[in-house]
Amino acid sequence: MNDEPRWLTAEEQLVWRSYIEAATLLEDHLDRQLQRDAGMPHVYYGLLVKLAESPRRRLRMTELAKYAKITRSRLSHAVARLEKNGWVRREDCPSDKRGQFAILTDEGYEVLHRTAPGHVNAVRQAVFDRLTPEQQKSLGEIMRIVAEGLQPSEAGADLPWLR
Amino acid sequence: MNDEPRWLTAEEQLVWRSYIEAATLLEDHLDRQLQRDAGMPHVYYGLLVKLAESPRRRLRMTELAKYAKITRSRLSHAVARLEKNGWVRREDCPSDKRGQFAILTDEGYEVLHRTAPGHVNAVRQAVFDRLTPEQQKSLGEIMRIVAEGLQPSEAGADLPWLR
DNA sequence: CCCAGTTTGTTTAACTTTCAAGGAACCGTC
DNA sequence: GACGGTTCCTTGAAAGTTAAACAAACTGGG
Repeated sequence: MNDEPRWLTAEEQLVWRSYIEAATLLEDHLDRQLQRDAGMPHVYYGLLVKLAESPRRRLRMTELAKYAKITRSRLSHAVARLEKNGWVRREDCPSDKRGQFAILTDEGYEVLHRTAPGHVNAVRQAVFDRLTPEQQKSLGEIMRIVAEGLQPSEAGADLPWLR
Repeated sequence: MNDEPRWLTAEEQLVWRSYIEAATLLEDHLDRQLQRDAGMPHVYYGLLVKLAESPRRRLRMTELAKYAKITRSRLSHAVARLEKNGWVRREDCPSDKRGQFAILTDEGYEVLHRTAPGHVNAVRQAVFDRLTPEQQKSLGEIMRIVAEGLQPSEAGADLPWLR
């Protein structure tokens, strides 16, 4: 046991600062882009995408929350809003009476269809067009590692002191 | 001119998904960690850090907003809250009567001093401890590029069609 | 069965962020 | 010296997020 904090080195600090800045600017940028062109924030857009990719364009609330990495509470509010927009509707789960499906409506699909090109373009412009293929690959690997480390996934993962 | 959307390739999609997931999970993780241990969200913590790093622990509001990559409006609310906590105080700028300094109080410095080790630790655990030195370097380069591309910085940068 | 414990999804209130608007001070020019 | 335009920062309302608490439905061991 060593309580002495291991501060970040100068290089690490620079890396971390770059990360925070880029992540902040990027999320802001995409939020504004989508708010303007699609009338919803980035997270909500992501929800529609997940639904569109799913069989029968539907997912159980908990599933959707898991895929989107958000809490069920947040999802509950979000779907309520999307429902009000007519882009998502709900349906009761027959096998589990607690359950709800969130279902992408045709109208929701339309919005996605209409706004996806602009969004992809924004992502390209901000990220992929600026990186070499090696950097893209590298970014993927790095973020995959970070994401895995933060998943409340595997058994025992939440009991790190046992490992 | 080509209106045909350039969709992301399968590989690019995977990279992008990893990025979104990691960024979401990471921000959530740090927000919770700081909310729990320091009683404020990550962005607010970042503001205190910027102030602590500044000469005389003070910055003009606009400067602080620029460094933290947030809008002045957002900063205005944030500082109001931090002020209420006694961690920041304001002072009028003598040379420009519109101006305000945000100043880190001793109490604010104390909070930072007390909570920084835990935060650094969280960052290490989530990011640096999982990456090789090469990956860390790579991440820094990549994020620096992305951040630069999104800065509302250079002249003409907001008129890309002229370049 | 039954009951304790879990899972599902929602709700409320507190908080944070965004958007649009605005007041006040500055700056340059006529 | 006053006018138009800009910059600095704040404000209030609307939208989004979080945390905690909750009801309802499921689950499994006794």
